[in-house]
Amino acid sequence: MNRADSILKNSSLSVTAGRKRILDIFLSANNALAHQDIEQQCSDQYDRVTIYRTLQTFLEKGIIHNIPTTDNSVRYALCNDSCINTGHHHDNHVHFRCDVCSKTLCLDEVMIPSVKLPSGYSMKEINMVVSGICKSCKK
Amino acid sequence: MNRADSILKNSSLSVTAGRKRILDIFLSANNALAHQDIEQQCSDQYDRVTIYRTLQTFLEKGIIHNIPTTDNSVRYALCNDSCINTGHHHDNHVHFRCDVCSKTLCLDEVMIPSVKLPSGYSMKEINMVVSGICKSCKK
DNA sequence: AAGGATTTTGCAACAAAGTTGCATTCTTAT
DNA sequence: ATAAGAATGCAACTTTGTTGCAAAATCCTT
Repeated sequence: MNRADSILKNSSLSVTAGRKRILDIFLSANNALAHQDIEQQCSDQYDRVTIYRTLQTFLEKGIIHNIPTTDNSVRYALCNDSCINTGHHHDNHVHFRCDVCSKTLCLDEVMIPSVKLPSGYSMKEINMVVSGICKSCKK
Repeated sequence: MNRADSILKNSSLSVTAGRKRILDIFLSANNALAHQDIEQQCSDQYDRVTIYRTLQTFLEKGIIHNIPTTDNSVRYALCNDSCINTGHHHDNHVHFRCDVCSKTLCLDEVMIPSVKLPSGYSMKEINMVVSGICKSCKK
């Protein structure tokens, strides 16, 4: 059983060709993907609507997490194993968006520092996105 | 000369009725606004396209800044005076998104903590969005 | 392994969001 | 006051996202 299959099984999702394909696209990507990126890679095989629904399902199951953007094209990235297995999210890593190649990456090793909110506010999630120039583009 | 007029003048923009109206909407809002929020308040007077272009112009001039979201509806908020006057941005405050009322606010008094990137990465901007329950909804 | 219940998918139709070019109107500087 | 330049509105279009429903695939039980 391959990687995609076991992820789906672990999340108690039906194993379908479309879901496996989309998971494989994530598994072989080295950066976060927007809906459009996925569509470009498999819209010949799978319907646009299926991709929307699949991403939604993956989000709900915690297989992927989303990364906010200012350009109206939310990115998605695979959660790492511990994240998937524990069931509830701890996406406490920083995301990086490169101004040159426009790729968005998870900096898994960089934790989001804690922050103190004014009194009266309660915190549920933190998201941190840094932009600049990535390793590959800097060279 | 009112507030909106002077902001436009300071940014060397033509003073038009539409721009003043949109600025006034921001000035009287206590939270960040999405394109749609603005459209709802003035689409009877101004064309949708004008709103798009005006927001774009304000962004470029640094009158407003945008706040990333995961729901494909970028929010905009007025920059504070120091930010506008210096010309280049230091939006170094944290943003808060309330899960109850869905409003997005600038926490001007909460600075984004610094973070150390892996070697090879250079940083230009940081964005931090915290979600949870806001002061008003907590009561 | 087969069959029926359930889930997923594709299609179609639609709604919403965003873009572009161009003619008209408004601002501004002289 | 006027001419140059900038902003706006309109129309047409593209892209993005949503919904309902019928057909197909998956899964569970036997």
